[in-house]
Amino acid sequence: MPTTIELESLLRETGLRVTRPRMAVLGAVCEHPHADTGSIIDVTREDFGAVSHQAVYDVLRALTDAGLVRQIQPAGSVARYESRVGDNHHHIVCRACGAIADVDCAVGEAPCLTPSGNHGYVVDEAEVIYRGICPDCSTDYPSEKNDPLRKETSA
Amino acid sequence: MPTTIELESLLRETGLRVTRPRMAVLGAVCEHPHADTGSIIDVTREDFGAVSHQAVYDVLRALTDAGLVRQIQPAGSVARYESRVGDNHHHIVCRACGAIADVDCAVGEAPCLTPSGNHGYVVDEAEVIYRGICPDCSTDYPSEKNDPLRKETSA
DNA sequence: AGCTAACCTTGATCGATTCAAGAAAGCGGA
DNA sequence: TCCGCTTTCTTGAATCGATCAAGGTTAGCT
Repeated sequence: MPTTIELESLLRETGLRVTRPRMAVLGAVCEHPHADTGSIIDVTREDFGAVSHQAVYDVLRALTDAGLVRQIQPAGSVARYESRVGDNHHHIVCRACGAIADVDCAVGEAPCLTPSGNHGYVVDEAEVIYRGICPDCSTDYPSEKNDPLRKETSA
Repeated sequence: MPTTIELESLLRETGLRVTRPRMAVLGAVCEHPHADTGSIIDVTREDFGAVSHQAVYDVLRALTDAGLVRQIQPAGSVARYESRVGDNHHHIVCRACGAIADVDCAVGEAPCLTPSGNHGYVVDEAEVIYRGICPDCSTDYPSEKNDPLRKETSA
């Protein structure tokens, strides 16, 4: 969890004004990776007092535009935010409880995969979302499925 | 575009009743890959007359559950549907106009990638979404970015 | 200290989807 | 062919996540 000084520096260095809602939201995102907007609103209000929902939406947009925060949205989910940026990491989502964990990208920058046929597109990103069952939701899972020899290299 | 007989067979073989809305929606999805729900409602009504919005939502859910149709939802998009199922293919999305194209999966079944660290999850799917600019939105795009030697194998 | 543009507050609105109650119909069995 | 029943459809209401909008507040620059 970054200090107040660190949060202020992050904001100033990207040309953003230092305001109480911005400090609050950035802190909340740092402390709660992959949180959705409703959770960020709640946490922000618990930790820093009254903040309008519009401010949270605006701040998240500003932080994302500035590259301080990354927005993700796995299929079936609302928008979520994380402060881990710049390494093109992927995510793994639990089908049962919705838990999300980070997965390092083997390449470290986008795009990390090349489509087998790109239809003439200029590809600049390959987003990989792994899905499965997390340890907490799995009482007994077949280990054969984790056999690396049956699958290709990681994204 | 499948014939009426083929659509009926698809429904019967998966234990679904053959109803007019179901025939209509399945036909619409076959004819308009990656269409969103609103488009499917419009097309269904144009081609087959009055159908309630609730029926379309219910039919799409039933067809997806039955495996006849696949739901996708790239980040920033609403739910979309396609009839191409069973081959774990991926998608490429244009950042400018939102166009979506299919990308063959090099493996052909899920999961086609192994996460570099899986946090104890049992992974059963790796969804890959490529993003970039489609030919129609790109007036001149740098060919270097398509250099296959600088990127890893396709998903 | 003053000014200004950016930011925040408050409330309204919208689009996508789900919920809910009752009517309609597909299908199996007689 | 007819009947009954469960599934499906219709219609309208509700919810949720996010955006729009007008006006007040304030961070930062001069």
